[in-house]
Amino acid sequence: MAKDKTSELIEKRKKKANSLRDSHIDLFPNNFRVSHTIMDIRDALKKEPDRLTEDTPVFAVAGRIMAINRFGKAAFIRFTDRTGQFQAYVRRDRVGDESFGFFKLFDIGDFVGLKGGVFKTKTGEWTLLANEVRLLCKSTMPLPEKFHGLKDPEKRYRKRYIDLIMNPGVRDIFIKRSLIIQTVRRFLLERDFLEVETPMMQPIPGGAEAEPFITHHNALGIDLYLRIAPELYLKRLVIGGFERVFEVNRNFRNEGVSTQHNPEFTMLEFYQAYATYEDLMDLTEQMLRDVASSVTGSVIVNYQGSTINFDKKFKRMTLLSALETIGGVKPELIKNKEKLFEFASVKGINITKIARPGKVITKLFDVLVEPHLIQPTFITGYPVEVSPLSRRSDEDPAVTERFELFIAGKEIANGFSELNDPQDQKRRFLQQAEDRAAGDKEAHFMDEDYIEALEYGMPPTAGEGIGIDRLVMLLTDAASIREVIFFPHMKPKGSKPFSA
RNA sequence: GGGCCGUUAGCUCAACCAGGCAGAGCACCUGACUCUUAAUCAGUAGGUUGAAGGUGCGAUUCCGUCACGGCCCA
Repeated sequence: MAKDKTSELIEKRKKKANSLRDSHIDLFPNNFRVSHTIMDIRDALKKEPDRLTEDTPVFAVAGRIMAINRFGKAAFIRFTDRTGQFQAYVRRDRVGDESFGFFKLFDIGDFVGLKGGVFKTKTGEWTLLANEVRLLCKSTMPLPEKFHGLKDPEKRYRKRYIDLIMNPGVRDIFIKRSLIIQTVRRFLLERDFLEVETPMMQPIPGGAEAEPFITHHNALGIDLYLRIAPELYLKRLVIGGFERVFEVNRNFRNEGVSTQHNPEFTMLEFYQAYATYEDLMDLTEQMLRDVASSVTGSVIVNYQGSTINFDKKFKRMTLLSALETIGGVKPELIKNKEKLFEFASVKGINITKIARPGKVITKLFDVLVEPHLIQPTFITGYPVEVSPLSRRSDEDPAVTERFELFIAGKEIANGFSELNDPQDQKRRFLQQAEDRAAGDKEAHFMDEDYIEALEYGMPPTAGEGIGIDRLVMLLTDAASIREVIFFPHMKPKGSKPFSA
């Protein structure tokens, strides 16, 4: 909405701020010492309510005013700090005439410092009886309505701070997000994994099939890519002797946005030497069980109307058997390339010239099976063509020792025994390079330096990536990834986008 | 990229189908009020209806275009 004049509401709030300033009230002081949080007061009320009176002990507490009920010479205010919400009673005969006069100019949204004891109101609510009320920060922008809050999704995402002020549920989601990452970190640290950081800017973007963002380094005079995955660097660390490493950090993929995709997203990747993909499936089960119970208090989680059970042993099945039993695709069809491609076309899959059977089979799986995998399910037996970094199966060299984990119809994790044969790795990269030359923008780049690293020898290793945003969605019952990312990317609105 | 829906006061929403002075609640402002909690009572004020066009005597309403967003599909 283009508007050149400030609304009357804002003007009035600014006037109040000016009139306080004219009375020599500091609008932005920083000398109020907080002695207690709201939670501290509540704890004290729980533990020793008999010892608390309206005179002693005195709590010095601060927060943002969320509601004011004024009664002429007294007022109730509701205020919040990081630990919760509490009520204070401000009486003129208690705080003094001058202070009460200034208090009349306080608005919803202002920060206040309060000092006083506690008492119980007629309706039985514990309330802080203020001896002192001080302005800690004047707010000139009006907050949304207290009852309905802020609902407009566009404004919620663009101005997340208002969303956080008004909608406590949003705050809870992000607290849970933090707890999930902490729990994952603790889980891995307990198992002797080392947390590391590897380049976000890479000369060759590797480790995934995705289109990268490109940037330029002036001093080095080279283009760099924002990483699409940390994989090849983490494996270089395994080669260097760090047998167990993990990284929780951002990946960037230059793709569309949707309820399931944000151009930057958070991925956990971890690598364990002398382990197999089967070991990692076991580890993943334990990790998710641990995270689910730490964060939600239960191993049974409700997600968008489904009940997800993290307690039972996760199902395991191969890609082909899932296609047959869940997708209803007959094994004969998969063996016949022509019929397979025809069938895939009918199912709406875009068969390009470069399509390889393994790719088509995987796409068919995405369409026919993935949405039906509600309970945690490991799918194994991925074709070698779609798994250029995975070790081949000893039984069948056409498939790899790889799994993906699906929960609630979403891909949550992808792990495999790592390919550590440099010659085979080189052949796989060459095949990818062919696909890239044929127009597949998502095919892997050749990375000679990585091949050389493998030639020094990487111990047998298994590695895995877990999409943290999707895991957070699952555990917070969020339908859109935008609900679990503080500042999801959107097109700029109003002013013209910045350009250098 | 395609389909459907949305954009009206600071916020949440009406009015649009079937064109005729753009309304309400909360918030704000004035007054009353020292136990409220979506406080109450009385009064006042607040609008370039996302943008620029078209049709009409008249457009928030009908038409096409654009911008941004939501959901679904690719």
